[in-house]
Amino acid sequence: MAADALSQVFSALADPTRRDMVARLAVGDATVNELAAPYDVSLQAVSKHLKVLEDAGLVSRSREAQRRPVHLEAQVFDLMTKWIERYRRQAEERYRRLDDVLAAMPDDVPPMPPTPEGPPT
Amino acid sequence: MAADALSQVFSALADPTRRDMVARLAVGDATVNELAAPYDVSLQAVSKHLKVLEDAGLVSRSREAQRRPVHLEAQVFDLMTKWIERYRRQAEERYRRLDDVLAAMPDDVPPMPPTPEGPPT
DNA sequence: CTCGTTGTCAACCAATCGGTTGACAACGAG
DNA sequence: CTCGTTGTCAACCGATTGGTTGACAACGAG
Repeated sequence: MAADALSQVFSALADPTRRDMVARLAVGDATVNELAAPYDVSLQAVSKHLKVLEDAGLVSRSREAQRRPVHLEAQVFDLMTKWIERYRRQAEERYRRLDDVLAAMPDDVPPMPPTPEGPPT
Repeated sequence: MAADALSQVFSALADPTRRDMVARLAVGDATVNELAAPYDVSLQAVSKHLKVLEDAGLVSRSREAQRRPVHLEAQVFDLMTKWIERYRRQAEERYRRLDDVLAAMPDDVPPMPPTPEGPPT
């Protein structure tokens, strides 16, 4: 159904309401009704949001009588953090290397200055 | 048009192709055609993906003759990292506190142990 | 057993998304 | 100026998304 895990996680968190629920759940577990309270939508809509979060592995639900307490699974965050950190670091590394190159550049080799100057014919 | 910045960033990265492009751009700037090469989709589709990344602030495009080099803007990652770290830490903190509570719990008060273990009577 | 509470499932709807094709703008080369 | 290269814009299409309402399952209380 859904693509890779990372896509599901990012996609789940792309919705402000769902991020808000995660924020709420970071404080402590909650029932569906408790989670729905702050929002002006139907309970069913909230249930759907929770399903998205659950499919992404961000949340788990247990049974407790007719209540379904929702619990935040924080480990999944690591997946994202790892991905982000990888490319952030890579980009920064590249940036640092570019600085070195520029510093080592002899001043008689300006091949393509990106400055939009009009070369005098 | 789009909601908050965070939603745009998460949403942009929810697509595997776009994450792949970010990975490619972490290595160095690239033109639209270069970015499109690995994928079996039209150039227009890639152009759209880039627009999404650009609107999210993950990428910037300059002009260089008729070419449009694409550049990764890694700072935006901080936005996500900050959000994630906040709630991860909060959830972990809560978890640690729960451990304390459990540790301090006198053994004659086991109201609802969340451990799914079969207590040997 | 019946009733109220809590929550999910199913069907439907408008909007958005990722893809397509076709037209065309911007620019350098000939 | 004309042509090829590079890329965007616009219109369209099918699938997905976030929302709705209605039905109903699961459970405790009376």
